[in-house]
Amino acid sequence: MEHNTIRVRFAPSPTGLLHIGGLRTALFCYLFARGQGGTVVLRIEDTDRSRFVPEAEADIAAALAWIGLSVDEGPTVGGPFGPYRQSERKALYHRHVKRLIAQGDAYYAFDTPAQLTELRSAGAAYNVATRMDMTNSLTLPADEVSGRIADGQAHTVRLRVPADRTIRFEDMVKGSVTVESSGIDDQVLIKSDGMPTYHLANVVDDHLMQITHVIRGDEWLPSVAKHILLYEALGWHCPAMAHLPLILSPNGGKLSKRSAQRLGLPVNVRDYQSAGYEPEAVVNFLAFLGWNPGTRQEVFSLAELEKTFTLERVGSAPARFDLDKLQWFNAQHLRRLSAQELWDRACPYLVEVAPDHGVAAAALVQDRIILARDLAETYPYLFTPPDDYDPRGVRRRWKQDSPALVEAYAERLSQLASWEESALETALRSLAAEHKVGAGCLIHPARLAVSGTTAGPSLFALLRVLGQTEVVERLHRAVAVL
RNA sequence: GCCGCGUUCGUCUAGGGGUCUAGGACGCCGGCCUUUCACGCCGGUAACACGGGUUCAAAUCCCGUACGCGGUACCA
Repeated sequence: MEHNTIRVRFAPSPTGLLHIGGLRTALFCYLFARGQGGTVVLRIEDTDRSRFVPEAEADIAAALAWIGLSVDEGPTVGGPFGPYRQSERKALYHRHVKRLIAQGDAYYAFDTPAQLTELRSAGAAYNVATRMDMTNSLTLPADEVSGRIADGQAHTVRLRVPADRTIRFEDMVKGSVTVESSGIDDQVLIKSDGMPTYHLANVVDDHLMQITHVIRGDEWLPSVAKHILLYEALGWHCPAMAHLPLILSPNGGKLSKRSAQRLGLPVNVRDYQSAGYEPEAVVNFLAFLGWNPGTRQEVFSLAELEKTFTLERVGSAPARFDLDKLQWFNAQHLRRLSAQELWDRACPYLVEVAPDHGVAAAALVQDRIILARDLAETYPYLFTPPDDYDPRGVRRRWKQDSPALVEAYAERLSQLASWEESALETALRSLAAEHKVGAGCLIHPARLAVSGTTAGPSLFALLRVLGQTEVVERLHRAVAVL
């Protein structure tokens, strides 16, 4: 693929399994980049040792692969701007921070957690108003600062945030945003364990990796001002920004693991996978949460989305999660599959070995199911004879004359030379006429006998798919049992 | 608390001064099709948060209020 200069990154934190909201961010990054012929970078933001989960990175990769998002550069594929894990880029951050300190835009701070707590409980913040009262390289003599560092005393590096700056920027989805620097604390840039904070690592990496568009969740919008201050101090250009509206739980609150569980919703991408949703449906559903093409089309493949997606059409209000809609999308995408593909996807849910009429069975119920697993779970009789017969159905449909009629039909069918739907129907209707009863007196008991239920696909299509031997056997058995 | 962002049917949304008696989709309800149940088709239900401006004209622009979400960490 021909790549132009557009470079976008998806930068998750490996603190747990990839969340559905994180996947949506990844999707929008991907769609924007692919639509522009740009490059997709995966960067692992593992600067928080305390929350680091070793399996998380593999889960992220698996989730992206599952829904079909390819990555051009990243920790496993490599690329010219690596390494792609922030924990492996420590030296880079320190190099740039040294410059900031030398320029007077950042300073060492030696305050203890207790001091900081005291500061906050006094209702104050670490900023212009208070920094000269704290223990830092702004207030300590130079030789004491170097002494403390040489002694290995715990310290952080903080950004010296200017007192009265109005920071204005244009967000591609939110529009114009204004923030006063007076409301921003002197941000920690390097933590006492030597790791960079998100803000520093993010700015340094986005610049070094030549990221042109920062596309991420709305929760970062207030941080942009801090980042702009950093870009300015470092003398770098700020990439274009696009902050995506958050996905809310169906009742409007935050879509947290707990709230989702309470509502019976999957949260992690792998939960969607194991619940049986198709990747195409998840993609389509996620794309329509906060974005729409402005046309009547609703069902999109990933490739179609790549062509159609624009950031301009991303809305700015948070969107609630709607499971009904996901299910509808799932049903729609199932119908776009060939019968063979549908059968392949349903196979994992079948306990029995794949029968040779599997594809025909899939075609039979393709437009009736919501999940591929429904093929196995709501139509088990397509593959195994019914264990029992719906009692309500028996009461309603299995009449006095049913055994004789069904037996006669079985007899007729065993004699049949052609196993075409029309032949099956003709046989039934003529038999009914001979017995001077309506066709329904035979159709309903026959369905019950063959499937154990009163609902399902057209009887004759069902019989055709099941095959002569099986059908005759099931009819006989029902007559014997009922 | 302070700061930022947001607010059109229950939900996702179209619309960005007159074409809006506000359109589509999901859901829900009804009908048709089908001697079953779905699908499909047809129809129905239901919204511009509130209050002030600006304007000949406001869902659309401005201000305020309410509500929601986010941020305010040596988490990202």
